[in-house]
Amino acid sequence: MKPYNPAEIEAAAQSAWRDADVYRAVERADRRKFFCVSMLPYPSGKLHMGHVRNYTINDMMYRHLRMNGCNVLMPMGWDAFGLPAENAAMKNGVPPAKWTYENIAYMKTQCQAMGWAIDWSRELATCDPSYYRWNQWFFLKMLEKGIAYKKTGVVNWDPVDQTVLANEQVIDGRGWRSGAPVEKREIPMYYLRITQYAEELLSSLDRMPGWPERVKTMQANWIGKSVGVRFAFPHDIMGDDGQPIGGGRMYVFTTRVDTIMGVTFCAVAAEHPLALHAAKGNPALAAFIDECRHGSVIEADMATMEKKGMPTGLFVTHPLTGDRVAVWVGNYVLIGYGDGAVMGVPAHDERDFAFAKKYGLAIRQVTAIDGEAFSTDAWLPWYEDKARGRCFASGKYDGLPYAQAVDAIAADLAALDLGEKRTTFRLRDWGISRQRYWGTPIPIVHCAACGDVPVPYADLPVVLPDDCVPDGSGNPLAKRADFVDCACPKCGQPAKRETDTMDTFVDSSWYYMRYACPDATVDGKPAMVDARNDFWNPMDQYIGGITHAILHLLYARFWTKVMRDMGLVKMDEPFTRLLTQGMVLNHIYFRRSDKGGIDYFAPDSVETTHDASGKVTGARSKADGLPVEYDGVGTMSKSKLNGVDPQDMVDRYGADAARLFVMFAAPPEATLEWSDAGVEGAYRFLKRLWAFGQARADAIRAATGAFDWRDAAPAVKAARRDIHLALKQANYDFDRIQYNTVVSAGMKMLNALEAAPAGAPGGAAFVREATSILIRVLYPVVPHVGCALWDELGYAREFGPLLDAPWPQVDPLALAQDEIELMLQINGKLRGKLIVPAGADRDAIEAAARASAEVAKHAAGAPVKKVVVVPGRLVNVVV
RNA sequence: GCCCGGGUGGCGAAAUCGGUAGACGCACGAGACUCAAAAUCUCGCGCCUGAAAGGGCGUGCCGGUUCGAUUCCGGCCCCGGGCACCA
Repeated sequence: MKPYNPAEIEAAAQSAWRDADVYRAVERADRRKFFCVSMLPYPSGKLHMGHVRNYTINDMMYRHLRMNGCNVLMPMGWDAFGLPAENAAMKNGVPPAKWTYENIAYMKTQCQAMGWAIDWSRELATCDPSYYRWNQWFFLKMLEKGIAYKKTGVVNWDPVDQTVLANEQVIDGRGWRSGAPVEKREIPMYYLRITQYAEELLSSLDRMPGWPERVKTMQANWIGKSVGVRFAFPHDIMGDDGQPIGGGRMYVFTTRVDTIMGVTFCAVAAEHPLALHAAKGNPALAAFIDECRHGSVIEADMATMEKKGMPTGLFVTHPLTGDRVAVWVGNYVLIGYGDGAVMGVPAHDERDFAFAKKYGLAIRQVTAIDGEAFSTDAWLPWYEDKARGRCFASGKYDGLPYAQAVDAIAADLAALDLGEKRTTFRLRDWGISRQRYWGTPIPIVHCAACGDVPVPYADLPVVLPDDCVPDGSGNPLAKRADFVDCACPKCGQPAKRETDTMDTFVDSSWYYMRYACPDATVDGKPAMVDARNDFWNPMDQYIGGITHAILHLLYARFWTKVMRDMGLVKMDEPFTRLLTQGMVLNHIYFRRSDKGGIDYFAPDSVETTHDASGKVTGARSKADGLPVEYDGVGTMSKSKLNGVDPQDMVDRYGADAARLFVMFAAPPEATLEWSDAGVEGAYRFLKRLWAFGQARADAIRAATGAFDWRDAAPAVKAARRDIHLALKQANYDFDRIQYNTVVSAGMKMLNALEAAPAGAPGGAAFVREATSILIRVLYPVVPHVGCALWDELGYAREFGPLLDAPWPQVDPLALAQDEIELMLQINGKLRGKLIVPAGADRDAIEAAARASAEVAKHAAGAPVKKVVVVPGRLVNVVV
């Protein structure tokens, strides 16, 4: 008997698939198309467990649907631009291009070794000019349409390294390499007008039943539609030009205009014109504004930092009462959001309440609820309850509920020409400029005479030099005269090329369209997409991390709609069904560097000590023996160095065992905490499966021909029932993409098969049928061993190659039973079981229950008040 | 801080419409085979109590609805994800 040898089995299966090119998909009308894609991986160097999980889910779906008659396409590509390549360059002195392409080559061999059903003819890398030229092309189209535009934006600036930092490069307000306090800096950037699509991006969510509710909720909250009132506080503060600043109006937006009578101050952002004006004669204020302009641009930091303010000494006029209202500068007011100014109503806004208490500002109650007492001593949640509150101490608005108060006050403000109702969105336009080398060059030329000039379409792509090595001090492109110096496309005079590159979310916004037509042409000329895109997209199933629930998915949806509006695609939405797989977590170890940065350590590079319950109590580096800190579990990520290399597992146990374990350990949507235990178990199961197949091979090959199952021995019937029940469960679980229980269904089948009486009447036919079902159910998880057994046991002669073999059918006769077992409860507690004929009606079941020994014992003669009968399940006797 | 999830034995998990809690596996324990080990196979395995039969408790915590709650409702605690320049 041949032992289970995954290396041999897998290599043979993979070379057979490759030689016959079995995963190449073509557009064909005779089968239902199914386009399933996993979010494209970043080529960080090696596959990690998240990839293995993602692509194995995808692969199971592919193989299951293909056997069910679908024309399935599963492509692959590389999200090849981005920061890690620059970081690697700084560390190793290797150009990002070289590093990236070497990583891709290695990871591709890993993908092939995993046995995934990828159509490699469609492979793409986003750092390839043949791909990113279309980012540039579409950017110029958007510029023409006004979707792309230029304005200033705020970035993290490292004053020592003289470079812009990504948010993740800012640690505790300091640059990760220099340790210098980070400053905010305003620079010109290109933006995409996603806010123009906010309404559609929101309303379409209701027509996307294939998306998880939680993702739709997150996106809806992110878009953040709110209906409120934008109105002005008039003032006569004059600017240096002798004109009233802002036309004599300070605009604010509020969703709580019903509380307008409670305004006791206003707060503006540090960059607001009134703040800047007031600072001119006020050094203390100027210092405070300067302080506000330092520090983090990260929203979470903004939300958790101490709320601080300083009076400007300026006053505006309350539009309804005519009162003088003091204007403060608040560090929590953002210039980029709304008008950069807010009204302060301490009595009915928790943040304003805290602010007023801190600075001794007036708190004026203007809504009330019967039976609730208001006090300025402490905040109570009902103060901002707009559902129950009624206007109070608000003159003519007294007694009005929220909606009516808003209408009345908005009308009065409109009559004064000082305001109007307005719908606003939390969503901000998408800034795509990055002051970095390794990305798509923004195709703009800066000319002293002509200004910003788009690169002519005929000159695309603007090719990124592939030999730069970033050193952490600004964008290396800016130092490359051969890149920067060029002729103005308009006037021909010497000009400078834009050195900013695009956000990598641009790359990932449409790559799945390029899969459909990797060599797209229209009218014989290269094109971004062609008609084949309309064949494969919208995508039937998208699979990726919950991490991308908001940004990537929202940007891709937006991008699709812009392409639609330019007539490039027909779809409204790109992703019909979405599966957000859970993260793969692993332990995190780190050490603070002497500069204040953080160095991470891979879990296999440290030794840990545990307490009795298994909790980590300490860790030290294997390399230097010095302690490192433990930071609990977190997502596997390249920056934290806590990814697990699947290669070790493949080398030891084979790809099938690795796949089986990852699918079995948790349902696809749940998080999966990595542990080395369990892979061994998966391997053991495959050895058992293999050994079973070897032991029964001759009998199975011989047992051809039909068998009338009515003639089977009772034990064979029972075993056959187990198999078909497990098949039914597996079918259900395939459809709802709960693959962990598909695996357990396969395990149940093998258990039933091993225990079955093969020698009894019908036994041989049963083993042949059941084994064929088992192999087909497990094949999507473990295709290599599946194919090997299928061929060896002779099933290919009956059903054809396993790749396209028919999916097994549940036989209803196999499930039928003469008698069924019901749970017997007394007062809701399980007390026994009841065997009744399968066709027994409620009365018969109730009678059997009343007559049971358990009722006699536990009811002890007490009268039966009620009997609840749930057919097929249980009977509950209430006494 | 705000938004979204999750919490079930020693561990990963299952339970399809409110109806047997813990399927399937890991770890562990006992046994078989073996000179021995590995591998493999068999049995046991939520907690407490009991010789056993049985009884009690048990799905993060507190409360509610129901004949019956892991499942529905209210409140709380803890953990994870996102927060716009990681991808």
